[in-house]
Amino acid sequence: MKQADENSAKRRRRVTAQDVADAAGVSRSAVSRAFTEGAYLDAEKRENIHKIAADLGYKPNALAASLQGSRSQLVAMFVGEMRNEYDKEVAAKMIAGLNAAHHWPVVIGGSGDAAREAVDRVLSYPLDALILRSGSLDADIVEKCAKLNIPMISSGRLLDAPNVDNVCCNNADGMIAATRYLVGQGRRKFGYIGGPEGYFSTPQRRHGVAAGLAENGLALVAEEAGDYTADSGYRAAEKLLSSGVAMDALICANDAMAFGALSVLADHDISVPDDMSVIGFDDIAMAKWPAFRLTTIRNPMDLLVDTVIDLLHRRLANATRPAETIFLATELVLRETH
Amino acid sequence: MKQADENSAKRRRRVTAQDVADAAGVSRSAVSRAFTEGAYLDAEKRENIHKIAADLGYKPNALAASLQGSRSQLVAMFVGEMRNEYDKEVAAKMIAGLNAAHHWPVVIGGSGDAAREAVDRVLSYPLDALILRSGSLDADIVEKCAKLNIPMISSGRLLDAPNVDNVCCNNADGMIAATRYLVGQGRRKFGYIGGPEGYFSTPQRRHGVAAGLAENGLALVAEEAGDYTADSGYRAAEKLLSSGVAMDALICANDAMAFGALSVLADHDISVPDDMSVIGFDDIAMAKWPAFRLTTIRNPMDLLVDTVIDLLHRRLANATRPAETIFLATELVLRETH
DNA sequence: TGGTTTTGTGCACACGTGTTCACATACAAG
DNA sequence: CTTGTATGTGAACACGTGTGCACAAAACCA
Repeated sequence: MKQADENSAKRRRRVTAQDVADAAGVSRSAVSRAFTEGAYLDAEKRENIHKIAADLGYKPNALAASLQGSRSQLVAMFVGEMRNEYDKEVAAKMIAGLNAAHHWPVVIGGSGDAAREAVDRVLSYPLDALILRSGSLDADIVEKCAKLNIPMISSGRLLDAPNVDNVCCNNADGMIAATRYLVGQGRRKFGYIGGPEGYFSTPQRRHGVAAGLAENGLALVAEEAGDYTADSGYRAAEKLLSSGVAMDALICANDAMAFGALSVLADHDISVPDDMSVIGFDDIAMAKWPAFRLTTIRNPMDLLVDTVIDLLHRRLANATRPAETIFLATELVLRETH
Repeated sequence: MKQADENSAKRRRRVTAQDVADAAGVSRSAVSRAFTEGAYLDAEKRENIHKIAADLGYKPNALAASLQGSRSQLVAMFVGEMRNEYDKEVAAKMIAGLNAAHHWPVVIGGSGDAAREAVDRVLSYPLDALILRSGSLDADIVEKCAKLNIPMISSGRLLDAPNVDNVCCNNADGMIAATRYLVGQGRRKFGYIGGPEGYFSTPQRRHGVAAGLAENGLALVAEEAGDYTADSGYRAAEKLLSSGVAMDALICANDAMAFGALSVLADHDISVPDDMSVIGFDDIAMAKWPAFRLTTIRNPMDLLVDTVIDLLHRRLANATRPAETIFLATELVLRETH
């Protein structure tokens, strides 16, 4: 009676183990045990409890259980702006991978102060880990996580801090391989559309191209920078062409900008690959679309996800394991623009 | 001393309010009050507690706090497969919108049994709401949520259940408007690439096209179905062309399939829009790329996100408000393929 | 039958927080 | 000095769960 009153007064709270216990005529402990693998409980009674629980719609509150000291299975995942297609694609894959491993990603996006504040707030939850996926965050986040005892895994940018695991594709090597290949094909006059300042990959990819050219006694003949969006690639390519400098190869710091550049070349009736080679970076899903068929450097996303999750598991198994930095090999994917 | 022992033994637990209280020489209540807006506490003491807390890296455990009865601010968000670009784009926008409103989305993807099980597990957390964004889930999820007292908001597909809010773009109206427009431009022989079976939007968009044609005494001359990916659009368009049926307009159930179709037309030297109009649906970011410049029907994503969040807030403010179904108006976006 | 092991279950505590309640202190008013 | 009133603050409870511990009942063995 009093129970019913409370229920209506509280405007329907969540069904609790006590409710199930009352309905089944057992103690709350029995209900808890009924939902705990390998706990002593009469088989028949367990079945009955399960039945009543299903009827009432009872589910153990994972949050209350995590107070007990077990893991919360909650993982924060910071994804930055998610403005370019690569970021969205890898975020989607990461979510799928975490789900499959029964980790539940709390996703945070954005940049600047808003992102900083959002991450700060999410750190209030008892997270098993924080996964940094693209975007740049203040350095003090590392310190905060360390104090809160929340493991960090960074991917896409190397975070030079103790206890932070890193996964990163080998940007420079990929660019070197691509450049070598084009030189081998006879290309000599290289243009480059680089990434935005502040991104971790920007100087690395730029360096790879320069190194690949230097070992053949070459150097870039023209260069512009974009922001990793197709639009910026379009504008950068237009600038390069209007500068009048002759080129026979155009390397782009990512696929999206290469798509933009391809449109400019089509507008100017420059034939690809006859008059000009175009190469991107990442090998996002769109790169193989018939509209592009882009020759590009594969940034191994599936492997990236697997590696991050592997690091996560090993970190959860051993909190004091020394931090690792893992580089992933790239691969030149030859399609129809080289 | 004993405290230190416990710490090392427990392999570094999270800093707790009690730890701060001990360090500051006050009661745990005082620490709690220091972090609660508008609670009685000596200003100087509050400042001191804040300082010590920052030093120790203390953060109130949001999860333990939510046991107290307040909201958890955790929102589950089911996103389906996220295979096509529209789904990724709107998911990214939804995440950003929720973040801005200080709700933290626990994102679940996938399909079939795995998705069902994942959602089931996430329902163990004390969620403020479950947002269904694309994808199809079993009907019993509605019942489970009702029992757990977790509000549901569905977008992209109408869920006919009591207490479930719905937001959906007006698929049929958009297609009717587009078809009318093309007929007005003199097009008469319409082909159609439809969506996959089982998707909520598939029959609606198909119906819109048929209705728009019927009111002009026309009907589709050819038809294929894809799965909303660019690849499937490519294959469908090839089938349509190889069938030999003459067409002067091709309507696609979404943008991605239109991109695939455009490539086929280019391969066959069919000029767009001179020989054939092509129209997509959604107006994803890529539609305006120079490579496509696709005429399409705008699916108002920003408005969708705003509407979902508005419904969420009103639901949280009033759990017994009658469920609403909101239709969003589409808009024909004229670019260069009509 | 009496003793010993096995099996099952309830009580009570711990987890970390917000908040009510009672109480202590200080200070102003009479 | 007494009374009344702000102002702070600590003790205690509630939230929902898992689990150690003690104990009861049953089963087994001699």
